[in-house]
Amino acid sequence: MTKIGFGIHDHSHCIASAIHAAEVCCAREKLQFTKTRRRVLEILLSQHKALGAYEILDQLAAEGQNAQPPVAYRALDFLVSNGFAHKVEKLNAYIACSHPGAEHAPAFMICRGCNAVHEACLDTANRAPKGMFGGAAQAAGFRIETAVIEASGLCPACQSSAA
Amino acid sequence: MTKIGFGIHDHSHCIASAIHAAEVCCAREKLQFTKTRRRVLEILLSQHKALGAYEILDQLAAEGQNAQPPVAYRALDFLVSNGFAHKVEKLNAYIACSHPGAEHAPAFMICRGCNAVHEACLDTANRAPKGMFGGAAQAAGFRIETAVIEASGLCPACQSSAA
DNA sequence: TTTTACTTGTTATGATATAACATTTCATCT
DNA sequence: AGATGAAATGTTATATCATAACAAGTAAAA
Ligand SMILES: [Zn+2]
Ligand SMILES: [Zn+2]
Ligand SMILES: [Zn+2]
Ligand SMILES: [Zn+2]
Repeated sequence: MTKIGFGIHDHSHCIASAIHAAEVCCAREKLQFTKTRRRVLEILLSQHKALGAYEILDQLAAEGQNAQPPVAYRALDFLVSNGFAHKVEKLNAYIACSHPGAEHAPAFMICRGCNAVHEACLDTANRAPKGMFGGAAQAAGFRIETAVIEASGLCPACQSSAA
Repeated sequence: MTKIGFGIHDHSHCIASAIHAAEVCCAREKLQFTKTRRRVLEILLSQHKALGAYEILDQLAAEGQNAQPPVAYRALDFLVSNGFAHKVEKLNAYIACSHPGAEHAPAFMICRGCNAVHEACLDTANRAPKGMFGGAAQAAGFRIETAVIEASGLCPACQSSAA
C-alpha cells in the first residue's frame, strides 16, 4: 500500500488490473496493444500522476530505446483515443484513466502545490457534461460531444503543509 | 449587427462596453490599463473568438510595433488575472470575457467545425465549480479554487452544414 | 501469397511559453 | 519639482509542447 494521488491504495494491483482491462478491451475491439503502447501505459500507471510526453520519452530513453517525440505522441494518441488515458489540458500532460472500461466523463482535481492529479468519476447521466451547462448549450443550439473538466486547488496534504 | 460566436449582436457596442468596464474596474482597483493592455483587449474583442498569443503578436506587428512574445504574454496575463479575458486551455488560446464584471465561473462551448467559442455564464452558486464534482472533491478532501470547463461539439451553423 | 492496412523509425520543423536582465515609465513622498 | 521605489516594457535567448512528412517494417485480410 502506497500513498498515490490523494489517497492510499494497493498500487501494484492497480497497475495490473488497468493493464488487464486494456488487454481485454483491445482484444474485444481488435486493437493492437503493442509493446510501446503497453509500456507507455505502464509508465503512466506507475507514476499515477500527469506526465508530459517528454517525461515519457526520458523514461523510454532510460530503458535503452532511443525514442523520438512521435513515438510518445503516437502511443498517447492511441491510449487517449481508446479511453485508457486522458490528457490534462491545463498541464499539457497525460494520465492513465482511473476508471478504465467504465462509462464516464473524465474530471480532474489538480493540486497547485504538488501537481498531484485525482480523477473524479462523474456519471454521465447526472452532471457531466450536458447538465452542467444548465441549459445554456441547448439555448445556444450547441451539440456537446466531449467536455474538459479540470478543477485546480489544494490537496489535503498541501492544505496541511501550507498551514 | 454582425454574426459573432453563435449569435447576432451589436458588436461595436459590445467592444465599447467591455473596454469601458475594464477602464472602470482598473480605476477602482488602481490597475494600470496601459496602451498595450488596452490594445490587446481590443484585438481579442474585435475578433470575438479565441486567439493564440502569436496571432495577437501578428496583429500588433501589422500595426507597426515590433513586439516580441513576452509583450503579448504579459498583456494576456494581466487581462486573464483581472478577469477581462480567459484562457481556453483546450485551444491554447485566449478570448475576451463575455461577462466582464459579473461574478461567474467561465465555461466555454468550442465548435470543432469552425473553432467558434461561446462563453456560457455559469452562476457560481449552483453548478460551477464546486457542485459539479458531486461531492467527489469533498470526499477527497480537495479544496477547489478554480475550474476549467470546456465543452467541444458542433455549433448550430456547423450542424447545418454537416447535414 | 499477394495485397492492404497499420505501425514504427527518423529527420526536421512548427507552435506555445518563459527566463533573465537592461531600460523606461509611473506613482508616491519629500 | 526632485528623489525614490514599484511597476511596466524592450530585447535576446531559450525552454517546452507537438506535428508534418516520408521511408521501412509488420500484421491482418483476401
Ligand atoms: Zn477516466
Ligand atoms: Zn498537493
Ligand atoms: Zn468570463
Ligand atoms: Zn461551428
